[in-house]
Amino acid sequence: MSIRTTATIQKIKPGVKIWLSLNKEGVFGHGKWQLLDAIHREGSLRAAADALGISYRKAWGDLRKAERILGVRFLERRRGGAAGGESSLTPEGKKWHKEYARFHTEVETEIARAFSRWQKRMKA
Amino acid sequence: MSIRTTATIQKIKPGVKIWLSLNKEGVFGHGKWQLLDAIHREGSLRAAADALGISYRKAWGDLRKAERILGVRFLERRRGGAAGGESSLTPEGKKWHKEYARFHTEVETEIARAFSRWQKRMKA
DNA sequence: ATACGATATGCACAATAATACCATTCGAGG
DNA sequence: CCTCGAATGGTATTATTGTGCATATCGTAT
Repeated sequence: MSIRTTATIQKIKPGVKIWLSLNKEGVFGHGKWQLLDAIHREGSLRAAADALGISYRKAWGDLRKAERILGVRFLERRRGGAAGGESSLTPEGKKWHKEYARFHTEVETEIARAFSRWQKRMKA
Repeated sequence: MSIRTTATIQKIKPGVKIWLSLNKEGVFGHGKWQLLDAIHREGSLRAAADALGISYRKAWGDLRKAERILGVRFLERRRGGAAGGESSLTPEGKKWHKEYARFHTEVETEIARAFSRWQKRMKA
């Protein structure tokens, strides 16, 4: 194994993409988590979409689809009013937000470990 | 938490996609692993591509790119001859093939564990 | 009553990204 | 010199994904 190769291996990083799916269809991943997170912070789907730099159309559609497929209500929506309306997370929405974050963190941690073992083996 | 929701959670499955990247660019993942695997079995890039149902152009391009970026020679190529030519894995190619498989398996195992913890929490 | 701003929703379209398809050259053994 | 895989460059095609636009609904503060 050349010096060159060993140096390259040091610079390699692991990439990961995880999600949850129902009937082969992805329904909850980092995107949805970010959306719930932003809504919780911002108070509305509109503001959340802006904060994430995505169109309202997409944010709304994504959430709608996930809710439909999972049969879960993530948001408490309120239309009208002085501010036009607002959205907040339902208890279930909060639960998904929290537990998914934990799942994600755990996976990331394990991947980092497995990766460092891989690196060690490759250098050997 | 409704009965309906609990039943849904049972049916959810985790999805994963992992890969290795250098300078933000993905260079080795399941696809490349499959390619090395098929070449090892089939004896040529041509046959490997056919076996995987992808175009020779793509198989060749993918490998070429990975080799270039990583500075690793995965294949021992031989052009010409009665059979037109053939390809086999170099020792390094074999090492990547083997160790990546192990890394991948380890990650899958851990994801399955983290996921089942997630399910347990969600049902609670 | 009216205005305002967010939710709700359909649909056509742009922007990529990914992959297939085609054409040509190289190379060595039969 | 014929064959068939390796080696490459172009270009066409497809798939995915998000955007933009138009339109309607809704409820409160003014």
